[in-house]
Amino acid sequence: MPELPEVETIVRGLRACLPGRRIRQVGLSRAARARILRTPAREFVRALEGASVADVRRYGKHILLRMARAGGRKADTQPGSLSSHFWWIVHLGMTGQLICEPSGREAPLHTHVWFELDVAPASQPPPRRAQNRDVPGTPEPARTGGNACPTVLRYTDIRQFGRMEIAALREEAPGDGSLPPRLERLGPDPLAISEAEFARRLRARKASVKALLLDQRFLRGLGNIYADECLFRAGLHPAASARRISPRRAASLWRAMRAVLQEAIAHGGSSVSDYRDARGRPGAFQQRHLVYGRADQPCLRCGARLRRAVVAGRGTTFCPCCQRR
DNA sequence: AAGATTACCTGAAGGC
DNA sequence: TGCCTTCAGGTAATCT
Repeated sequence: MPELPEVETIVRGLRACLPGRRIRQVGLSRAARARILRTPAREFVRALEGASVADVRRYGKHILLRMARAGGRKADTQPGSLSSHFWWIVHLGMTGQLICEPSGREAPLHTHVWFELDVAPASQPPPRRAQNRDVPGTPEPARTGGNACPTVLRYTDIRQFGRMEIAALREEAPGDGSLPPRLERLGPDPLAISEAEFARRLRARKASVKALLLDQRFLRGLGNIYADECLFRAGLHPAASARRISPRRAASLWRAMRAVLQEAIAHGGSSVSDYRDARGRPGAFQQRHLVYGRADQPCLRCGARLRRAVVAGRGTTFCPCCQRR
């Protein structure tokens, strides 16, 4: 499942191939129109076709693509339409994949949105030897380099829990203040929050610590895998009430969270079932999970049998010996 | 109002 | 062999 480390890995991959590219054509499945797109399909296609990617970044588990549209002048005159820059926002849900590859390969099953890409006009170098164009029979000089080959970006999603939308970007807004309100309501990034702020937010809540780690309004980016891994490494019982966690344990959880996420990013994320990076490759961190997916196996720290329980409505694996309330 | 529960999806796995 | 049920979980809507 794509959580923070998986989305970060995908974003880094997309950043290596997308900026400077222009979307020539957009294709949509029936399921994409019915469920995945949160922007009306006509509006979605009209915004993206002809637009080019300026920047790719991660926001929690969301992928934010800052899009640029040449000749924004026309759009500015149309009420309600997008200006020269706008957001294209992707959430991969449970099984979403965003894979960039040379066109020609057959689209996999459950491909719901696809984008034919070419090179944005602004990034094309002007022809050096213009006189060639005037010589009959001289072919256009082929553009060389990885950025020139025909490319397709495909969104595939077996369970169709992913979401995609277009949102306005107000360039005058400070910081990320231009994001849609739904995203503005999310909590801080787990890799950016300070230890003191994390402890303060924990103390203010009485829900189970596992429920909070999964709550995107508390912290943006953790999911079931990394919540379990963080709690084990911090020696915290998943059902422990957050407000009862000692300052020492809160500090330990903060450190565990940063260590696990950074280690997972370094290994390209966890491929439990469907996750693939922007080039279609699996991650390797699943081999280093200490608890997730290891129920009934011995704890790698103390040897006790790892238990499985439902906490905060989610399957939770923990060590009854190392993780006390 | 915070916390808990459920619906949305498809594929894999287990029972009979 | 094949049909049925259950489970997996991120988010949003609904309930207590």
